[in-house]
Amino acid sequence: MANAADAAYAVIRGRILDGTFAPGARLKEADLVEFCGVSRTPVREALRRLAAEDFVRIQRNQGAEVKTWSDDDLDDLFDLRALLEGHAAAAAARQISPQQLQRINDAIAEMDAVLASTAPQAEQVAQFLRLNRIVHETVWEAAGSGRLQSMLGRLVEQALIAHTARHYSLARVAQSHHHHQELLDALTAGDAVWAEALMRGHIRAARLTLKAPQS
Amino acid sequence: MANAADAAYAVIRGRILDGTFAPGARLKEADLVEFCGVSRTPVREALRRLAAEDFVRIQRNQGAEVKTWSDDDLDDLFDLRALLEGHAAAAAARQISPQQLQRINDAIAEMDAVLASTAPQAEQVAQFLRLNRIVHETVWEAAGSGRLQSMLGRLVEQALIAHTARHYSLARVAQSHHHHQELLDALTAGDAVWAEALMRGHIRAARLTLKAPQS
DNA sequence: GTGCGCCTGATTGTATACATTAACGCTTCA
DNA sequence: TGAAGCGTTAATGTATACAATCAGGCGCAC
Repeated sequence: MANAADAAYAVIRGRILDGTFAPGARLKEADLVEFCGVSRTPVREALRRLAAEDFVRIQRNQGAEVKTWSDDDLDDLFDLRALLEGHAAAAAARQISPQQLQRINDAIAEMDAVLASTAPQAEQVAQFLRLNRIVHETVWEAAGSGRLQSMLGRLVEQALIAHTARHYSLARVAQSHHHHQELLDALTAGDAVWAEALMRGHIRAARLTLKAPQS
Repeated sequence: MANAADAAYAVIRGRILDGTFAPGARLKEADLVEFCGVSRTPVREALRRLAAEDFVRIQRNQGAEVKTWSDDDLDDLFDLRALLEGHAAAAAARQISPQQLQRINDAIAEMDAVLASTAPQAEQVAQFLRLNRIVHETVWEAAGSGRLQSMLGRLVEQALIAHTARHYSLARVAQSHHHHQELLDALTAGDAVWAEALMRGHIRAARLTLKAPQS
């Protein structure tokens, strides 16, 4: 990351994902110059890139702001995500490698440990989300399509922005955990239809959770 | 398009799509400055945007070149396209408007006329491709997902770049025409399963055509 | 003769100055 | 008092100058 443009991109993106720059917040180039410690040129490049990835919205001569997501947008997003993740799960079931299966298995075992621990709930949830990401990314990887992988990565992160201040209940996490365990069974059995059905349900359940009043 | 950056983007993109800038061709900023009649700043912005859309490939400190597509890349691309276009067709079957149905109907009628005409074959094919685009875009629109629509638009154009010097046989065009006619039946009947199956087949047939030695 | 290293030219990356645009507030007139 | 028009100002859009980097070639040493 010797690049000024890459550095600016990483900084701004990070601040959007962690909620420092909330949805709707105006992103003035001059402010970002100070914030990132580089000149306007790389800042502009970073903003354009973020706009291409749907993280910010740029209007001509009116600057950039963190993109906001309506409920309909999120329905749309999760519909697509369910389709694509389901497709990925089916493809993965057909051709996943033993190493990849093992990685998912390990992640699930770690989830077990995390949920059984006495750590603060926030910490448990954070750990769970990290492991969750590993499970999903391994499935994408096993599906063997770089294009699908990058699309899904973007969709997931867009969903994150919309719910920066998210509170997952332990009940929700436990449900998700069960999905993962069953998914592992389906992948191990090489049952594409089963894996796809499970994954679609898993994603739709996640959408419902984000819709409900947060607990 | 009062913008210099937009103008540069449109020019470069056009030249890539029409084959003037062939896959693999190096795109030097200085050359593009002359070519587009704007300074390096908007040219760079255009290139970054094209890179984000997978039309060009940028390596740090080594400039940009028109992206090349391997056979595997194209298989991957068409797999995804079949999935997404199929999904769009299914959604469209459930909710397409009478106006949209009419538009598809009109396009197909025009195709009939084009294929029955005595115009030069190249002209017939060009007209057919234009109408083909209308049919597909109407289906995407009827599916009601902006995100799906933009994804498909990009996938289609990426496929075009890879086959700039493409020769479609009239036989292939006629096959495609039959697909469209049957798709219209499925959409009119509101049969989502039928529409999806047809569309998936339609896209996979297209992939095979591009793979075969060109006639 | 071959391989390594430096040097040079060309090209991209960055900073900054200037041009342009649009929003906001003021003034003025009805 | 309200609304319309204009000027100011603060932001983005563009051009250009300068810095950093990489590829290729030449020369030297082994």
